[in-house]
Amino acid sequence: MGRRPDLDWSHACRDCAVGTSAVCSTLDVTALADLRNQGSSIQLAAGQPLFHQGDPADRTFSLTSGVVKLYSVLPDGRRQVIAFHFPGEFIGFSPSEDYHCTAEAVSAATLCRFETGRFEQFARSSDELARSRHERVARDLVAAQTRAMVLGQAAARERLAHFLCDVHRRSQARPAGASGIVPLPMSRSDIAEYLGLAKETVSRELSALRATGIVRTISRNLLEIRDMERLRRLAIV
Amino acid sequence: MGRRPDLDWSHACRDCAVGTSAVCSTLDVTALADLRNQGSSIQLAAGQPLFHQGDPADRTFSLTSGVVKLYSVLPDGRRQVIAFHFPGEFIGFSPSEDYHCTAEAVSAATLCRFETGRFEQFARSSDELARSRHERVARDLVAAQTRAMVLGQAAARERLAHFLCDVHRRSQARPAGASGIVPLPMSRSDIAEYLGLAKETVSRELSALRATGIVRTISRNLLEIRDMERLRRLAIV
DNA sequence: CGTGCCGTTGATGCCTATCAAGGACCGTGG
DNA sequence: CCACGGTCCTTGATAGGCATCAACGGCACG
Repeated sequence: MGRRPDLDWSHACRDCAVGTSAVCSTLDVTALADLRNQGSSIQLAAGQPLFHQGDPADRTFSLTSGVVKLYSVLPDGRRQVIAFHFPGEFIGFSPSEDYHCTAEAVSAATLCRFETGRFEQFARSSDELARSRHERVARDLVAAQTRAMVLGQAAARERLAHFLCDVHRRSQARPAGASGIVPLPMSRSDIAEYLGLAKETVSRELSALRATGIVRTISRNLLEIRDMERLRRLAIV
Repeated sequence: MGRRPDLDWSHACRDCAVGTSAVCSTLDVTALADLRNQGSSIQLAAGQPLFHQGDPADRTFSLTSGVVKLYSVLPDGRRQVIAFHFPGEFIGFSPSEDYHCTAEAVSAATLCRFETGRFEQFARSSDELARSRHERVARDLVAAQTRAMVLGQAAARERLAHFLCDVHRRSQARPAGASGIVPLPMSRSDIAEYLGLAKETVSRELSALRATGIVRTISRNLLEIRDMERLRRLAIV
């Protein structure tokens, strides 16, 4: 899936793992070839940074595999994970000259890199790409606003339930299959900093979900949702 | 300011209060006339809704005066104010068919209304408008992500300090003058629901800020920042 | 001048952060 | 293969911040 047989066999996009769901999926074959030739591929090991808060925002990325986290750090060390990104998602929308947060690979990841200016230029010539990009920012915006709901109103258990449903949905998007298996490549601390909780609280609430039979812990980074019904009800949003 | 003398005197945009800062400010005169002829003006009284969660998202708006709040309500009644919007800002970015939240005037407001489809169509023909719009969504996205920081990491006093600085900056944007006067047309409950706090907590923290001489309360809806330095330090972000 | 909503202040309890210790897993090196 | 150290995760005890419940005060309205 995602394979584009009408592309030259040597073209990197031909076997793109997220071909059908990436920003560039709206482009026709020749446009894709053009765009892609301006980008290049990147591989990151777990823990490796993609860019830092304050760096000039001259690159944008399309994530093709792995998970990337965005976070900001306060002077006093408090840290907020802004977002986790999954394959097929776009990274690096920035209205200013600099990135306002740091991006770092949570698990080994591969990305398609574009020079921001060129991508911009390309967006001007391709209505499809411009529309696709706009749709993506707008979706990210809604997601960010949903997070305001979660962070502002939800209790610890509700936050965690919401998080699990969200990761399930977004990671399941491609592997398909309603298996209820959720990969959690990020650490408990990452989850805590994402949900505005202490890591101990995340651990405790996870244990509570396990105790009530809603989820099962397969390994440290793998979890099975056994009762999606009840989990969704907890998640509220 | 914002007046465009090269427009026909009868054109509504000629005296637009936010002419220089609105989305449409990038357009040249003829393009503006075209776009504007597709829109119409709206006046809302305080408390009046602009659209409801679930309504078809077939309208978008440019706020020219007053304050509008966006909020979502949970089945159990919990309410989260997603955002407050000030003059010059754009309302109604939606990646889906329906609005995902409700918009309501906080104070008497006037807006410029566009039919979404036409605006979309116009954005395709005008690179400037498309770029301007993209910049705005991206800015909204960053604002929403900053909110994650505030809601996830900040204590009650920090949240309130951040809120006051933000309102100061965004409302001051046009009236200009570094007067330190902040209009607060929204109720304490609105602020509480925006910051993820109880209204009593907002009241208490405001009193604390008053007690330390950082702010002065002019009236219920009007506040003066007496020590911006200390307030900013509290706000953290 | 009364009535009602909004805002303020006080008392209490709960939820979650924090501090602390023990346990599981992973990589490394013997 | 096993021993070992470090890191991550889990669980327990305690404290603190904020929500909640409750009552009062003030301003705007009719």
